[in-house]
Amino acid sequence: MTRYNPKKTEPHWRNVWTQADAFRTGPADPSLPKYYVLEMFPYPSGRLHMGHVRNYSLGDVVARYKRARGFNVLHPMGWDAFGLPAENAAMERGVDPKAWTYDNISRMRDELKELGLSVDWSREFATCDLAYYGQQQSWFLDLFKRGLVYRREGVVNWDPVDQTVLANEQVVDGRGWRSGALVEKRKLNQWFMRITDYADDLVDSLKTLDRWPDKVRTMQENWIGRSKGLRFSFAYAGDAPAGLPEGLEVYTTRPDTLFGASFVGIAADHPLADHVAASRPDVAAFIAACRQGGASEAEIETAEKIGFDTGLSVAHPFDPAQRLPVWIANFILMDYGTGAIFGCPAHDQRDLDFARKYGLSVHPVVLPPGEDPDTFEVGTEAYTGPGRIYRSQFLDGLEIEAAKAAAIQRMEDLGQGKGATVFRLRDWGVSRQRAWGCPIPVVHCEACGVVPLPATDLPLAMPDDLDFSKPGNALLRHPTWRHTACPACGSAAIRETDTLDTFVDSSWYFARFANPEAPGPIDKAAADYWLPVDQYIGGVEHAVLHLLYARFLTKALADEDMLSVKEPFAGLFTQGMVTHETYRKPNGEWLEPRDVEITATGNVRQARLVSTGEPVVIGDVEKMSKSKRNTVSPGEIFEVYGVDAARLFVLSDSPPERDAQWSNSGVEGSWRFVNRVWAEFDSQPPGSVEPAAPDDAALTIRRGSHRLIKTLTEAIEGFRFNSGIARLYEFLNLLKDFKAEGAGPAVLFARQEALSALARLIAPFTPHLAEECWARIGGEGLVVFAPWPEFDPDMIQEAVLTLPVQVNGKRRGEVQVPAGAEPAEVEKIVLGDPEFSRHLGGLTLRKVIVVKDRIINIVAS
RNA sequence: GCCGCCGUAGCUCAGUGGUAGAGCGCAUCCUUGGUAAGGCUGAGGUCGGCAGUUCAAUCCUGCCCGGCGGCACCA
Repeated sequence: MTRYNPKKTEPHWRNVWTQADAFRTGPADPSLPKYYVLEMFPYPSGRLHMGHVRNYSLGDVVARYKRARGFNVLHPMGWDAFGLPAENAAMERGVDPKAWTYDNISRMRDELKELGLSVDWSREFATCDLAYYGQQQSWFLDLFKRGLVYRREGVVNWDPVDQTVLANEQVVDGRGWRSGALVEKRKLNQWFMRITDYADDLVDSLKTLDRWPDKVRTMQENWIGRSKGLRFSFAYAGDAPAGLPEGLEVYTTRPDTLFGASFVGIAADHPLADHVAASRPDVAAFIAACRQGGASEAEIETAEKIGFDTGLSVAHPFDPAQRLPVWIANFILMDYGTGAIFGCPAHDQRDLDFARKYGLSVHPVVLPPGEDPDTFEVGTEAYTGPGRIYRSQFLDGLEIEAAKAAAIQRMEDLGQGKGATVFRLRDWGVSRQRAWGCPIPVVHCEACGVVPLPATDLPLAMPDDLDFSKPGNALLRHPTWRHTACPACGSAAIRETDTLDTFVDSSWYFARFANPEAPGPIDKAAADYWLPVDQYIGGVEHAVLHLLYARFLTKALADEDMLSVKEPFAGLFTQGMVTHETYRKPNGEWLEPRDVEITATGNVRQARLVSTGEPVVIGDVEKMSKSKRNTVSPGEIFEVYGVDAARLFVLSDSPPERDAQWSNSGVEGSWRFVNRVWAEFDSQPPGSVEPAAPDDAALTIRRGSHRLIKTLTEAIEGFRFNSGIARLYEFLNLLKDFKAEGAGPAVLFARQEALSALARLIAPFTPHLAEECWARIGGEGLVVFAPWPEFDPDMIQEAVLTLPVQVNGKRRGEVQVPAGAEPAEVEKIVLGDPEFSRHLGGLTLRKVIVVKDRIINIVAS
């Protein structure tokens, strides 16, 4: 009996895999079924955390499993290496961001390799490699030439802490997604990508992503926010204000309620509001008051609706004699629709609140089912449900949807409006005022304007001698880099100093992995074979960031004929976070798990400080974070329990999509499992085992192992790894009851079969242990090259089943019947059983229900 | 407010229209040359609540309660 020693076996097998070049991706051979497994690539912070361990272990299970199933597997790794932390390190510690980043990459690569991932490291690259971002500059200019990239002045989100612009997606509750600083609005010239051109496609093709979580699809749909409605103009009653368009254009999704309009509202930022304010100090004061309101969600939500009558009025488009007053209102957003609405208080809560406050009239025009048109009234709640239109001339009697269509049609006939689709999605602002990012390859020339660099000038590298001693954009401060000659006219010109949002870098890396050596951005033939990614795995926090940008760019590059696929990720899995209990001293100071000792008596757990014995308060379970100090370092765990035990634990604790709670006792359980598995292999007599006719014990083992193959395979296919591992535990309990010591040939033979399957079944989860076990029982070659075990359906079924017998739904006994026995036959057996009549007592038999191979229920009264 | 997910043993979670399961923890005992360990045995569950459908509901349906996540003055 030898003890399992992961410190020795794990490095050994990793070395064997490297020597055998076991994970090199096969050539793009269309005759072979391919499988592309990808985990969201890491930011090289320099340190592996448990979240990484979980993410990459999940992907590795899939990759190893698919490889065993005969797929040509692509499982690459790279680095999302541009971004602010490097600049912050440069500023705080005076290091070079490039050196700092590559240093971190080298450290993290070692840690990732220690995880024993089946990654093809020959394809590795970092987004800060000139060979990568130079290619990015190349397609960026292609999109620029096609108009998908443009520059304009716009109001942007400015993060005062990170001193850069943020995309809308990167502002959460009015704060920067990284810094948490309150975002300010600034007017700047910025680069944008025309993601709105693809808005319809991005919504419509969500339904083709049937292997994505509904949750993520819903989030994207909400974010894009498509609504269908009518855009039309009100004619002013009297002359249009000088210098403004003839009519006042509004947007609505409820054209069916047009006859219920009682006012027109415009945003405080609307040009008409500005126009009126120019001659009306009271209006100007009101607009200023609106702008003072806070920008956060909470403030907006609780803000009272306020408005100001401009004194202007417009004519109702379907009933020009009717006049509607024009109000400025604080709840109308300038950047959605046209910044102007018509108010229909009876059927919109916001309009109703507003109308009640300012004494505007309320005209119901949708009659709820069962209501009397003469008595129906709207009080304090707007009616937004179904019904028939009334008091609306040509719309009378129509259902809502039909009325919408009719109103749009009439408006189009009048030439005053048009059916329109409006999106909440805005174009993607990709300018960042940072130096450690992909330089935008254009120059600004006094004479020629914005001039893209010619292909011969690419890649455009950033300078190596940047000064990060001060905040702000180091590229802007560089003494010489900006100054260049205009590629068009040759006169002095200035380089663009904005760099690209790092989300641009991560929007196409999966395509580059198809051939990272390609002379152009993407090797189309290779990408055609490998894409889409069959299984993408990462955190749900990117539901509307990375995952939306990558979908957009895939479509844009496909239209550029650089890709054939329209969607990058056929299957998406969003894994949960790794959490841990928190611990604090009575004075509130956070404590690290390693400093705390937990004891349990009965069901009561107590904690105390290891060093002093002081009592410790056990707090909530939360995401591992430095601030709460509830992190556990993967390296230390590997050191104590080995990599396999750590992998096994993060995979076994909970379903992959949910949070997993790390605990010391949990990983100890995994460690014991590793040892128990080894003990079963180690106790099996070495050398070949003679075939022997099975006895009952051998049959039990065989049935168990064939069932295990079936259920574990289904669990992996269904991404229920924790459930699969639970089956492994159960099987080991079974195997333990049929020890090799002193066993007869039949049991030994059945064990040998079981162990051969088991070594291959554990390989995706605990690959090092699997190799050691495989070698121990004389498996051929390496387990990484071994095919996935198959089960024999005939072995799954038991010959004789014990079925429960219920009387009136309550379990009263059991009966033995042959498997597959017909209900009539079972009924005869049960009724013939003397025990049955005893249970029946004096009751009269009414009915016997037999569910084949499951249960018998006797109904009696 | 709207949408979604979740609620099963002390904890973390499987599971199924038909006999309630695993790991950890807990308790008893054994081992003390596998020893900063190993093993045996066991206790512990109105399957969140209430109603309905059914021969039978933890599972299906409805309502309610609790937790988590997303969206939210988007016209």
